[in-house]
Amino acid sequence: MTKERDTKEQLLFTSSKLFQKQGYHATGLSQIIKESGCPKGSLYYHFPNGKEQLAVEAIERATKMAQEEMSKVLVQENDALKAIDKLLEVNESFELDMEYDGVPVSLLALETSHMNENLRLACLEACVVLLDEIANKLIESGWPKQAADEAAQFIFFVVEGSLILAVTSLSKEPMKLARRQIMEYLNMKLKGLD
Amino acid sequence: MTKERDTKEQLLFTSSKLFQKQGYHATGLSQIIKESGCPKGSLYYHFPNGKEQLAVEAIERATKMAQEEMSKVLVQENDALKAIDKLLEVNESFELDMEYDGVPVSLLALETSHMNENLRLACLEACVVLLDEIANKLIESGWPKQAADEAAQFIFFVVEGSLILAVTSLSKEPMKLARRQIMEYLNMKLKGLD
DNA sequence: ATTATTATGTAGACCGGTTGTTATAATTTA
DNA sequence: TAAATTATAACAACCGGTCTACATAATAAT
Repeated sequence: MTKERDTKEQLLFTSSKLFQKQGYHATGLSQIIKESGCPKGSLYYHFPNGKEQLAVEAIERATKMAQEEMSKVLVQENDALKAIDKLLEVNESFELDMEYDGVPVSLLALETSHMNENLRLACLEACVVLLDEIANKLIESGWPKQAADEAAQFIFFVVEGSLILAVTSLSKEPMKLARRQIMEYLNMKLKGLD
Repeated sequence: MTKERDTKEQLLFTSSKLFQKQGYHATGLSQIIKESGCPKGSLYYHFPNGKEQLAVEAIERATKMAQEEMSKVLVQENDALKAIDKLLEVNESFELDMEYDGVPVSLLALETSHMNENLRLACLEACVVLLDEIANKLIESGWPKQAADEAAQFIFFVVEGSLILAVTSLSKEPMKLARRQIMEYLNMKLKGLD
């Protein structure tokens, strides 16, 4: 019904995809207009603060989506480590061209955090949410809070870092290696907890 | 003497810094002109293929610089793990505003690898060179080639990943944590080698 | 040796195209 | 009818790239 919701949602969907794939500066409003099918007038009606506001809300939307996706996977396995391995397996299945509506804020974070505080904060919130999702799963499994937080950050580091090499080498091998190494590390940590 | 060398070098120095800090798309030729003090005519004389060529050569220059810097640190310690720890310590000392002439190709890699093959290859070469620098140090210490390669990639993952969170949170804590975790992992691997 | 010629860089105005943004008119919806 | 939304047109600012003019230096010709 309410067309405005569709328009705004379509705008956010398209923006979210393009910003994640191409970055903030490489993505023009004209491209968003064209690919979303929405007119320019609507863009500035729904996002009167222009590109920045659009990007912030696109990041927020992507964060929510990613959180739900992660949560869905994490509840499937009771054991935290198995659940995380499952998460990494799903992560591997993403295509390298990043034609999906998903996780990585790396590019946007690196691009914008030194030049736009609002965008930086949106990216930070995204990181925090995803880190918490993992940390909480570990805490539920009995990990102490600090160990869980650090492990979550570790996973974030390796996943995002491997993505860089994967994209650069056009290969998924780095992501596979990353998965093995993460599980190796977590199992080591788990042993040390008792 | 030969002014031309100074001009080209100045252009590459400035470009290298700006591209690494701001990324490819956010860095305009006009900014490079202004900050380098070189006129546009000189830019297109030394880099007839324009922005792309300038970026490629800037990455190559930065790669060489980073390799030399790494090599300098790595030879100071005989033990590979101690040397790597030293490297991570130096890495921590970098300022977050990235006002240095250094390592990270992450931003450029994420930005360009899906849209420009020449830039992607330059970034890939940068990664390979830095990975090799570390892997070779491990091999010299007796690590098997594959284990050394994988360990080098691991270090790359964690370092680059932690940089993302560091920049986003405006804190060096992620880098410190990353260092601890890397050393922890490497020591574990070392034990498993015998 | 002196002049002419070519090469090498420097310097910056200028181009068409695109950027993000704004203003206003037309249209739809309630 | 009134409000909400869409649709254009136009905006200044900037983009990367091209162009010509100019200075200097090396080389060739006489």
